[in-house]
Amino acid sequence: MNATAPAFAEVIVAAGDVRGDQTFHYSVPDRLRDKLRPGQLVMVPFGARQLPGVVTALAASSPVEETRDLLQLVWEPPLIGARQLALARWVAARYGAPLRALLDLVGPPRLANHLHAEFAATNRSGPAKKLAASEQRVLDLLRARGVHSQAALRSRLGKTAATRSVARLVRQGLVARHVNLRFPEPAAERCVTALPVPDGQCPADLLRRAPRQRALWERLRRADGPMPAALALREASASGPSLQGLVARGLARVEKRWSASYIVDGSAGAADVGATPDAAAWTKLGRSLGGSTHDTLVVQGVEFERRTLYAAAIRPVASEGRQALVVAPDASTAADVADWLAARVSLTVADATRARTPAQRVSLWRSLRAGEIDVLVGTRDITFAPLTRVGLVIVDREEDAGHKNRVAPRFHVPICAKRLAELFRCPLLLGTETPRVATFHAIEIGQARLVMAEPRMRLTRLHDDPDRLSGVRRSSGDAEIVDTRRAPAVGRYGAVSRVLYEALREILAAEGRAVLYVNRRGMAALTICRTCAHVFECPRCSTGLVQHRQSGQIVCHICNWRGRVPRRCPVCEGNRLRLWGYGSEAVAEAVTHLLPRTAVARIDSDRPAHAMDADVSAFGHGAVQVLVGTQRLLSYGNRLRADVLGIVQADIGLQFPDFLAPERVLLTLLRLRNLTTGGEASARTVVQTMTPRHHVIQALQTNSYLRFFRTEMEQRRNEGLPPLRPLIKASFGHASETRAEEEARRARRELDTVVAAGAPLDIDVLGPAPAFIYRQRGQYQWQLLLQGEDAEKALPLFHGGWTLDADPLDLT
DNA sequence: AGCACGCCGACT
DNA sequence: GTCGGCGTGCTC
Repeated sequence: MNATAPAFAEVIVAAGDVRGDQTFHYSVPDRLRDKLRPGQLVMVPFGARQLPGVVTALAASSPVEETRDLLQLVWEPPLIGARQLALARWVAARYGAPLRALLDLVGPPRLANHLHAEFAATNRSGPAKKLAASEQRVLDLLRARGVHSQAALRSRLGKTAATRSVARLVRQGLVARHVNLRFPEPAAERCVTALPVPDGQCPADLLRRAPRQRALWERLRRADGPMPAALALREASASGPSLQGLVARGLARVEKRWSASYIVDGSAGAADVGATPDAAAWTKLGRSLGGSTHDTLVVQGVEFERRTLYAAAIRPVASEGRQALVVAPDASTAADVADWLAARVSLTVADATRARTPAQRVSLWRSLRAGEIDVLVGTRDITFAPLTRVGLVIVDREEDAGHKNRVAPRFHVPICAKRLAELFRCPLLLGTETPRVATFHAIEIGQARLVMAEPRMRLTRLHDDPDRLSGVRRSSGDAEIVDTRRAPAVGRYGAVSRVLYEALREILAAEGRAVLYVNRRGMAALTICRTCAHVFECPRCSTGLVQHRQSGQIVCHICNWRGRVPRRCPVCEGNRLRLWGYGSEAVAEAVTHLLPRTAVARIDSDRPAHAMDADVSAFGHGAVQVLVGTQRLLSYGNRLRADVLGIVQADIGLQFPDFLAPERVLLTLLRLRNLTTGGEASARTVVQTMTPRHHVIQALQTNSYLRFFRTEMEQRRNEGLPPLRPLIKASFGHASETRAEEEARRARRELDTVVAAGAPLDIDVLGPAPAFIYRQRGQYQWQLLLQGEDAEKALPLFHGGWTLDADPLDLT
């Protein structure tokens, strides 16, 4: 026996109910001393249970007095890599999440499903007390016939009897349990291969009258091998009958076989594969690649220029045998980026969003663990993917809210990706058109470098000339600001100003197109009784009900409660009801009446996706001239290109008592502006606002991000807000108003005593205060804000019923 | 999963 | 005062 071998192991136990980032310590039995390594999967005793766990560290001593023996090593090769383990612990501490939740992110998908137990009778004799009949049956069976799997026991003895009796026998030491890790073998699925056209015939002739079949056949030809049927049909916009038609004509063969659906086929090609990045940008970026520096580089530019730079940056990294990780804000962007990259780098590119079935996801995880993938593209979860040789981390559209996980752990990708890059000692690229305030601040204090990916001057400038800032010089690319408190409105609901109306008329006469943005769905924001001033409110939330004419309902935009549009006031029974404010329905109606010969389509989540998709296509070829929509517009990306952009009410959101609201509004509006105008100064932007002096509106007017940034930083500096100091939002909701408030106050007192007791900590606590929307889904919401470098140290104090949001993107 | 602990209402 | 039902926290 090796005398220096570690005697104790620190373990993350995979129990759902362990609070905080707590680990447990076990003594290592002699037989395992030489075999145990960090990252390995083990079984440990935990109360009365035997649970899987992951070894995080080995040591000669234990911080805990009494330790129990580790039961078993399940899997010899480390299941979790050292860097992923370090990342998991860091994230758990920062976001106040149980380590178990991080294990689910870094480990194989559905680990528990792949653990298979075997049972055997031990040679220990005679039970301490008399066994139950069912237990005796299990014991007799195991003694007579040897080892049984859990499944075998269940089929012989019935499900519940087997599980219960066996568990009891294991606890008494009469039966031993041994756990094996077995991943499912990838299952076969329907794959299609294109067959060549018989000699002397042309596919164009053969499939002249079947365009869907032809599109499908051409897609299959490009695949250069068997392709999953479902994927081929989706990409060719074809359906089952088209495939059957091809098979009947002898142009395709269907067979059952395994294919890794997440491997991206680069042969689909693209028109501008040869594009090279801007020379100055490339020089600046190139210095950070290939070494062991973990620089943060902010790549600013429009989509095409950013992606060109990504492809160029990946090539030298891959040639050194290292991997690239690309995180996109949503699945469709990820798929797009993956296709783009696969067509431009001759490397193995995987798109995690295409691994949809459990078997595909396990297969991708194993493939990554084995180091078989060069470039991994996906959404936020892949930050924790089991890559082994990361040489470059890219976060595309770093300002997008899609990078924030909406359930615990509420991690934020740009922050975790930075840590990941540090752990792998590789550069981090944050791609953006308009950076977050935190990102631009990092540039200013020298923690990140700015790389302008664009050769041409664009509308959104990060640096500006002082003449323009002082208003001395105006540029043709400036937005036109309309003060709706003074400017006359035309048409219904007072939603459209004369300036916007004239702009629309002018551009439509010239056969142009327009996009109008309204940041609220429905007809009217509030319904009020003119007689008694009763406001129609949600029965479960402290918020007004929004009228939706299309469905004839009044709807709560917090909890989606719905009721019939009222005719009378329930309090005074008067029938003089007034609608207050307007939403996308009202604006679409107003524009239709103002411009009767114009085709107007509404884009918001009240309409079915396929109908909107058709409308956006029609907009693309001119059959629809005006799109009126909410944030839902943004998901149509470049298809929004227009000659006029109208922001109908820019102020919505700015009045929230939330220091992050201005940034949120500006980033949304700038993105919309970039998408609709494509950065062309000839396109007009009309902004209707009640607060023309607000720094968000001013920034929008002159396209000066810098001025917005300076004002914003000044305000945040006064309050010690992010990015100057970390901030954590803790929320508590309860159906009882008093219970909610009492718990919030109790937590505050506990925080105060703990913070005062120990070594001096940099934590300031604000609150408790009722949330901006006090009642949500019948729950009264209270909030505490923790500020300071040590704020995360207080997170383990919160439990049961509290929601923690570190690095929040909103304070509502 | 199974046990200890503490809170609260019902009873002596 | 005391008993016990039940909800909550803990298990290295």
